Amino acid sequence: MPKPVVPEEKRRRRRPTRSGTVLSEALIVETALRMLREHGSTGLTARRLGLALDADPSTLYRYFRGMDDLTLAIGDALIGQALEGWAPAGEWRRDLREVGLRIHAAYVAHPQAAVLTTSRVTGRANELAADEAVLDILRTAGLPLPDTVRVYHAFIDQTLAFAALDAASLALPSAALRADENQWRSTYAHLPDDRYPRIAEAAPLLAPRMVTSAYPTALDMFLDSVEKQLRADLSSQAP
Amino acid sequence: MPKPVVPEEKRRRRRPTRSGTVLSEALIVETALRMLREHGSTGLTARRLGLALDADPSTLYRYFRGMDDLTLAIGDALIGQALEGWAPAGEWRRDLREVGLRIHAAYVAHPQAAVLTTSRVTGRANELAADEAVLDILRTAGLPLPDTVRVYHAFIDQTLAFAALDAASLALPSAALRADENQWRSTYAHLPDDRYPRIAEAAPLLAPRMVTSAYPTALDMFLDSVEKQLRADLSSQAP
DNA sequence: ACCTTATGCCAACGCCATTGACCTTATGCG
DNA sequence: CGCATAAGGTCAATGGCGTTGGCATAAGGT
Repeated sequence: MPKPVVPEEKRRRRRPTRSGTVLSEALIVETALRMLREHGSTGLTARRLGLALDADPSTLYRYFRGMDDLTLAIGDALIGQALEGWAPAGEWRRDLREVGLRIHAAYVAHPQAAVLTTSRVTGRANELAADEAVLDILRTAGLPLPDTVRVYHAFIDQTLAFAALDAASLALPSAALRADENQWRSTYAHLPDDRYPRIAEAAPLLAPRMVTSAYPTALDMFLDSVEKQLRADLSSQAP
Repeated sequence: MPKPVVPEEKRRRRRPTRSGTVLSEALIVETALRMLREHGSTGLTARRLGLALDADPSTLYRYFRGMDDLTLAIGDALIGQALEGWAPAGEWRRDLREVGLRIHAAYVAHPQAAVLTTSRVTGRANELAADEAVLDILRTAGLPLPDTVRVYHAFIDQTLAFAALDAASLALPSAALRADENQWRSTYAHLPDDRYPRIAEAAPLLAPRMVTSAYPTALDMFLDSVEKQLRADLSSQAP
């Protein structure tokens, strides 16, 4: 057993590093998030993180089993941040909409981190809490279990899928290459209109649109569908 | 200029490697796809690829500017595979559905490769052809340009987003850890029902569902919306 | 005031991508 | 038909990466 990795709540001795900073799981994750924002999604390395924390890189292995484990912790922190201070209002549609937008926003707010962690099932506390919340909203609204399961699946997948896509496009242009919309324009607008007539005619309209997210629209369409389903279920169940 | 990288169509001398194999961009991409399938999405390295091709790793830099450039080529190959042999039938709904399903299927068929390349704008030939095709379907159906642009955006994003998500979950369980559905069950089914009652009650139903894709359903919902839009546009335009 | 052991540090290993210099051979031209 | 040229394969080296085992030290229960 080369790597015990004491769980956070069991930690007793907080020996400061050579330079005086006292480490903790939360501090490491925070620092990692900052490094991701500053150096891009490939800029998080054990060595750099150690440098930023004034600690030896190997120290990280006292807190996480490896960089992958740290990645999962970062993902869970994003979900936690998304639902921080949120409580269900009791109206299923409003609640579900809020959860979706919050999760999407949290990922998009940390695009470089999101790229690493979206589409990872962390199985950690905050993720479980979010799943429990969504399921509870639907069940409390009166949706039967089988429908709840189906709707939950679609909701989570759609939210995460758009979050991942939007985050990726925000995180992509690694350095100065971005110029966001300009980057897109420079790729597509200068194409020969004889070979790509449709792209050529659409390019001017496409450029500004491609930098916005389609998620809110998709979410509202999704909620309409849930509402229809819910009405059908309730009327057949108690006519 | 340290790296000229002769474009594929300009290549004249095809000097075989030490062991006799003759390299080409296509051969390299094919081999890379095979390696990705066999070794997982992180298993594609210049060294291993060189080994598999019986060539020095540095040889790759005669064909691609770097591993990132190779990645883009792999992505474009996937799109090319998706639309290989496809031609529009002239019915917009059927055509659009086919394009969406084909792209989604191509990515999901190479999950490890898809993880690397989804949400990358390659700007290469096959990708441009796909964009042109989608735009042409919508314009030919009679959709005005602004609506076409909006619908195109949503269509591409939704397709890629689901493709990325589904591919990621397929590529995830790096080795034997997968056991697909069992993996999911083992994470969620053994939770305390007092803290997570909704997850606990849903787990048995959730497990089988989470391993399927929600994309086809979402696509058909999307097409319904396009149809409605199209009808509105056509009637207002020629009453 | 000890003793244990958690926790930080060090040095080393084996990967990785990338590069510049070198060599060799396929090809186009005379 | 043969030669010059440069395309393209190879070599060796660089600097970064994650990760590990051994070691030192100080925190905390007793």
